[in-house]
Amino acid sequence: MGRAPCCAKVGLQKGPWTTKEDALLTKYVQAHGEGKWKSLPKKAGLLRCGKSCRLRWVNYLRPDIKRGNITPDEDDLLIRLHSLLGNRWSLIAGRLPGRTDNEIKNYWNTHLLKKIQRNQQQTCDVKIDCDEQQQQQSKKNNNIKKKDNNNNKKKKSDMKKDAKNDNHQVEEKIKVYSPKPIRLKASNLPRRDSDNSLFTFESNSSIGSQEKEGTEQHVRNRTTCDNVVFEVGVNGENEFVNADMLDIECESYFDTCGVVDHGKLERLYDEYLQLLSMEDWNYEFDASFAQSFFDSSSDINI
DNA sequence: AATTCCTCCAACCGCGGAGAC
DNA sequence: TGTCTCCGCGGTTGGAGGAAT
Repeated sequence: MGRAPCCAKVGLQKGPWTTKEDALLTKYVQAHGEGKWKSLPKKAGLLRCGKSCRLRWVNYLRPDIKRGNITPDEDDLLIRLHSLLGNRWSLIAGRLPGRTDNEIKNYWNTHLLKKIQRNQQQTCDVKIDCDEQQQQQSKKNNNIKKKDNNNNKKKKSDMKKDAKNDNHQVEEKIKVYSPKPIRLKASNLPRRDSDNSLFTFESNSSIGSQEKEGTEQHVRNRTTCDNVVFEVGVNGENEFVNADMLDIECESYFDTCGVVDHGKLERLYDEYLQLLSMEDWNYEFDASFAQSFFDSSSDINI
């Protein structure tokens, strides 16, 4: 049996909100607070479904919303967070004060994605140029070969090797992660070790334990292959694109056998700490940033 | 000036998780 | 334990407005 719609659509208003509707919603929420969206429209005198009201409030009417003018710093942070979290817009928006997930999502899709694609295209163009140069070189070599086989000592395999190296240099220079959207599951995620405040990964049968000393935060892994932990960045067909503006690269947390790669998880955590320690940080994040990230995620229990 | 094309973003839709019963 | 409802999330759509022809 299919799920019933969230609200009876008959007779309900759709499309853009009028100023009158905005005023009614704002007045009601200010008086009664957020929540109870299902019953809100009726009580507020609105001919809208609860979902629509919630969306309007959360994305537009909320007083703390900062609209437009995304600063270069926010831009940079957004890219970095996206490189770590993928399309988890609400989580990303939670780290950008005053920004909504919808705005972040739109901004990403309309601006940053294009930026990345442009850079990716540039990378391709450079590669194509390289290929063309190689082809020309190859032709040249062939001609020389034809002229004087004895004098042409360079083997084809060597030429291929050279070409590969040339391409590799270009690819290494521009490398940005473009993750697939994923969801995290609560049952799969790390929980705080109450005894020593280290993060632990629950497991049925431990396959190992690692402690990273000498840093402010410690990560201890006790994870098994049957207790998958993190899926951030899982991307079997990783397309590495664009920009020197990113120095963080998110990778699959599974090895080729599908087993969790603890080293990569630790690197992810380190990257978070790295984000925290950025000198030109404009936001009021404290050292518990990573912690708060987990806390704020409804998907994650610590 | 008129038309077409393109961009942006507010709003909608469907899905999954959590909690109540 | 299973079902239902509510809430929140991410993907997608459609229309307004600007740019290009």
